Amino acid sequence: MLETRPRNASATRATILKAARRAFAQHGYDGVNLRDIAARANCNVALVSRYFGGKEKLFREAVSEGFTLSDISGTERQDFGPNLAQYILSKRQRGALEPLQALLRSTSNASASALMQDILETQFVAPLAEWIGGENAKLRAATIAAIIIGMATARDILETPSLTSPTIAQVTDTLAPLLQSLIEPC
Amino acid sequence: MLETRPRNASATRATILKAARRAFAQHGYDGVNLRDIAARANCNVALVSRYFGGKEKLFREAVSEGFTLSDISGTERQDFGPNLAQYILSKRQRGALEPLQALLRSTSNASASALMQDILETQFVAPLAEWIGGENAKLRAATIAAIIIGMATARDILETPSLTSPTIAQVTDTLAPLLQSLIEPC
DNA sequence: GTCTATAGAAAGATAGAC
DNA sequence: GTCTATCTTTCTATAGAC
Repeated sequence: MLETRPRNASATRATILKAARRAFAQHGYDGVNLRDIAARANCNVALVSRYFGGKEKLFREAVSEGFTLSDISGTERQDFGPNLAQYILSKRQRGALEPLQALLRSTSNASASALMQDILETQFVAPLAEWIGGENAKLRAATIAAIIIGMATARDILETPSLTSPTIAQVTDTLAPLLQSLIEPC
Repeated sequence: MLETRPRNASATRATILKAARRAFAQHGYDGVNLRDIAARANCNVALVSRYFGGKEKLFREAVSEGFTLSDISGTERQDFGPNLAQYILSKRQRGALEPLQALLRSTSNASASALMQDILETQFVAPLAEWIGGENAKLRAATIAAIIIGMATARDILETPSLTSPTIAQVTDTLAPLLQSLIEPC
C-alpha cells in the first residue's frame, strides 16, 4: 500500500507553499492546477484546499513575500544602477525572483493583475520614489520598475536568446547606465 | 426564432478574428474561451473552431500581424528615441499594440510564450540590430525590446497609476533618452 | 453557411473514511 | 492529519440537422 505523509501539518503546509511558489513561477496562475502542486509537494490534492482555502488564496500567499527594495536601498547613490542590474540578473538570486515571475506569468488573470499592481506600487514604486526624491520621482521609480519587468519578461520568461546568451557582465554594462540615469537629476 | 447570420463566410471569419484579437489582448490566451469570442462576434461557437481549426490556431493568426518596426526604422537616427517612445505611448496606435498585449497576457501558456519569443527575435530584435549596427547591436536591440515590453506591461496591462496618470509628454520625456542612448556608440 | 446537441476531458472543491 | 471518492462546473471540439 501507498504510505501516507508523516503527520505534521505545518511542515506539509510549508512544503506545499514552496512547491506552489515554484510552480506558479514556471507556469503562472492559469497554467498550474492543484493536482500538479500536490504532486510536487508529494501530498494529496485535498490538503492544498484544506490548508490554504483554495487556489487563489494559495497564490496570494505564494507571491506575497516578494521582491522588495530593502536589499538595494542601503547602497550608495552612485552604485544604484550597477547594484540593481546585478541583483536582477544574478542567477544566485533567482529564488528571490520567483514571486515576480509568478505574477508576470499570471497576467491573464484579473485578480492576479490587480494584486501585482498593488504590490508594485506599494512595495516598489512608492519606497523607491521616496528614496529618489526630487522632481518626477514617482515617474522615474515606475520607469525603473518597468525596465525590471521588461528584463525579467524578456530574459527569464521568454528566454530571448539575445539576452540569455551574452554574459551577465555584458548585460549589466548595458543595463546599469539606464537605471543610473533615472536617479540622477536632469 | 433567433435569426442566423447572413451567409458570408469570409465576413464572418474576419469578424471572429477581430473579436478574438481584442479578447486575447484584454484577457490573454487562458483567460478567454471560444464562447466569449463567438458572443463578441455575434456568431455561433461552432464556427470558431470550424473556420480556424481550434483555439490555438486562432490565437496564432490573431497575433501574427503584430507590432513591426517598419513604421519606425525609416526615421532619422537622432529622432529614434522620441519617435519610438511616442509610438508606444500614443493611444491612437493602441489597436496596433493588441497583438503585443495578447502575447504579454499569455505567458502562462507555453506555446504562446514560444511564439512570442520567435516573433520578438525575428520581427523586432534582428531587424533593429541590423539597423543599429556596430558593437553589441543585438544586445542593445534586445534591451530596447525589453524596455518596450516592460512599459507595455506596467502601463497597459497592469495600469500602474504612476505611469498612467502623468501626461504622455512626461512619460515620453523620461523614456526617449533611455531608448536614444541605446542606439548611440559608447 | 450556420446552428443545435452532445461527447469527452479537466479542474476546483468538499464530504467522509481511515 | 491525510486520503479516497465524487460532485459540479467549465471548456474544446465535432457530428449532424437545417
